[in-house]
Amino acid sequence: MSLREEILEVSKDILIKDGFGKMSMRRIARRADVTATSIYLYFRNKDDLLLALIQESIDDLKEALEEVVDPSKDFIQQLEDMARAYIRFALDHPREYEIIYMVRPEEMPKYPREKFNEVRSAYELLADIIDRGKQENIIDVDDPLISAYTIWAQIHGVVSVMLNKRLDTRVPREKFTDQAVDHIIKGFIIQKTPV
Amino acid sequence: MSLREEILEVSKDILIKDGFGKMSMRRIARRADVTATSIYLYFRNKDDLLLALIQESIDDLKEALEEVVDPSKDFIQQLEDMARAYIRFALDHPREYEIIYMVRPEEMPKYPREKFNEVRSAYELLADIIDRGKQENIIDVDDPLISAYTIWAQIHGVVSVMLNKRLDTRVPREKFTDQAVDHIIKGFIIQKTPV
DNA sequence: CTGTTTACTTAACAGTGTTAACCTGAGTTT
DNA sequence: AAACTCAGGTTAACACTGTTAAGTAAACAG
Repeated sequence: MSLREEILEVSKDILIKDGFGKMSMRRIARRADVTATSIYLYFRNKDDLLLALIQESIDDLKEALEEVVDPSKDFIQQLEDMARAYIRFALDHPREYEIIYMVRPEEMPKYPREKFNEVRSAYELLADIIDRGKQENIIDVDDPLISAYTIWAQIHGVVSVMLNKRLDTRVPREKFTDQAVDHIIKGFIIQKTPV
Repeated sequence: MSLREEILEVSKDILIKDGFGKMSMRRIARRADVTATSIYLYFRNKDDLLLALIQESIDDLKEALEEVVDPSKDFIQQLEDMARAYIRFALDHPREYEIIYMVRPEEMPKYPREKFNEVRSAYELLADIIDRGKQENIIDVDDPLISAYTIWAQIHGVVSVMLNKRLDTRVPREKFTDQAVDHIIKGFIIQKTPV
């Protein structure tokens, strides 16, 4: 394994186990059995390293979503499967999910805005499904792009509230996600299709 | 103005204008014309100071929401007004909104979990409205608590996506929020009321 | 044997949160 | 008036942080 890979692995491990606050260049280096400056041979700076980690997490999320894509299935079922897969990934890999949204573009002005929009690659799967529903005349949305974003944003909100431990302890997670997914899909379906 | 207030004001100003990364104890102190250690006379540590700022922001958000509460209005209109007020506050005061969700409880283990759940005070307004709708038999939800959380989470997601600049540039903000609010409310209404 | 490149290290800079110890002036007690 | 207390600051220091400039040792090329 190359040092670059080693650094990525160690960083991820620290980030997941100990949180972002503990992920310092020197700590990473110590665990990878090198000096902190060596990291700069493979990453321009800490932000660059963080960006590489974000990219890895996005790929993992994307992979988890692709697993549930199944064109043979009912359209609405597809939507629900994807929503649930998204939520499950976030809850199973909270730290990994968080780093995707942790860094705000304005705090990393050196880096191309593009990089941040790559979360799209995950949302595009959603857009595809919606587009298929439109093609097959199952639903009638006027803009699949906006619809996909809307649904994605709502799911992200549901996930985010749980991850940030902002959910009332009296509210059971399962019931909450069930209802949320139900709300989101119904809100989307009702919009243009006559009931 | 007491030094404590001065510190809070300066901190908030730095946080809003220059971002969290620039909000250091020494910088705050320099601007308040004291030494960094003086801050520790009024706040146990930086997290404590941050918590005070979060509290202020929550109060501001709450205030903005209370302004639109109007029991004389139509139930659905109330829901929409509140959703829009929430989104407007977040977009008008992005940094202030962000700090509410910036700090995760697990990264501040010294502090009572309670403090973080105080975002509830904002969401409770929503729960009240839903409860009113239930009392007046306009809607039939089985758990207003969960419903309120669901709606709030969805709105937070919509806001969060925009603030994190994760929205596709082709998607106009206004159209996005319009559709999102529409989705959210319809998804909620449809659930139990016959159409 | 020399020159160059690769992969790393050492030393240092300027900054961070935080603590312990100290000072200074105002108010209170004796 | 002299002594004491104490709030409201200060200075100095510790152990850390990201990052850079310069140096080094080994591998390889001609």
